[in-house]
Amino acid sequence: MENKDLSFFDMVHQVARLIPYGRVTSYGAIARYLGSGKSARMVGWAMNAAHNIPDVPAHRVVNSSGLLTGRQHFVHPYRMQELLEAEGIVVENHQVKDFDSLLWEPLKELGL
DNA sequence: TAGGTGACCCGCG
DNA sequence: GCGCGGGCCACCT
Repeated sequence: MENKDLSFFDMVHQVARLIPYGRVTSYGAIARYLGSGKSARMVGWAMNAAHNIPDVPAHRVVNSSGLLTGRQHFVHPYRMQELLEAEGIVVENHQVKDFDSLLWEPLKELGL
């Protein structure tokens, strides 16, 4: 991903599209992959813009604790959980179960 | 043009 | 061990 021409949130969208089916990632993981580990906030902000892009699975992006923090930004707050459960992901109390096992880190999967 | 915002993360008390 | 506060940087008004 050396698309430096693209804006930050455009790169976030591309990384989000690479998330495999039935897996999830965290804002911090994406932020670190982009080189701005401490700028995880912008990743979430970029996800807000992802609403306009159906290819971006924003429901597969959660915080470091596996909590569905961004569910309130979906069309319906419970839509995020439904989408995750539809992929076989177990969600309890707005939190992803076995988050450690389902976590997909771009840095590890795509390579350092 | 300049300031504020934001779906977070980490460190310190 | 838990809770609060600061930092971070692109985009919007």
